[in-house]
Amino acid sequence: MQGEDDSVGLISQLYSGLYTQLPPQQGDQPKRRRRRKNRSEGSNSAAKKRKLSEEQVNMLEISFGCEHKLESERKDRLASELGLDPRQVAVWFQNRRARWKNKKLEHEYSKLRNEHEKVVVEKCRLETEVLSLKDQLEEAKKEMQKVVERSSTDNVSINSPSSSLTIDHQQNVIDPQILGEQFGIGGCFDNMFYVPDTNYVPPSMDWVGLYDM
DNA sequence: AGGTAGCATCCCTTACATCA
DNA sequence: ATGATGTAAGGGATGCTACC
Repeated sequence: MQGEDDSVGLISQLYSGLYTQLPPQQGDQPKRRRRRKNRSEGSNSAAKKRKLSEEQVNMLEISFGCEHKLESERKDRLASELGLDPRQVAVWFQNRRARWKNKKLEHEYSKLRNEHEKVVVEKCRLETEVLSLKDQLEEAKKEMQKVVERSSTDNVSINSPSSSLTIDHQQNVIDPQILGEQFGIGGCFDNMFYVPDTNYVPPSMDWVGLYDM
């Protein structure tokens, strides 16, 4: 790094000769040098990591809470107030930003997961409803078929007070309003109960078979 | 305009400290 | 003693700015 200050340069010197090469990566990507720990030099106190004191961390946290970015003046001021190297302050902010970003990602992930779970539950509910409606539809069709068969054998219109179905024998169509009352379905579905000669389902009703397994 | 040095930052990684 | 976790720090990549 070009911007290393003297102290970091000193620390780097402690690791001199300890670098290694990463395994070759795909493409023409330049190889990264990696430092490697040397046990004998690890005992060197100057090379050991020094944990920041609670007070230093508290001050840094307060500063981070005000502003995640760190301008030069603020960095120098914090460093002198806390008795740290400006480089240490910069590193602390960098690591703190990384931790903050991770927490944010975790939070967003958990929010999305909750929303997904809700959508899955709603999907199950709707699928159950569709199945139930399909059953009702099948029942209605069967009932209709029975009525049609009965009327064709009797060859009469059923216009009694108790059952006032009007059947057009030419087209096999029953008054939808009456059917709605008969089967508890609203009467606004014109031709919904049309009984075709074949089992043909028009393309516009493909959804009926959507959930067939 | 193009090259380059200096600097800051991001990202990934390593090494050390601490704790269960 | 040891593995997991947290964190300070190293190093490469990249973007920006000033200067030549």
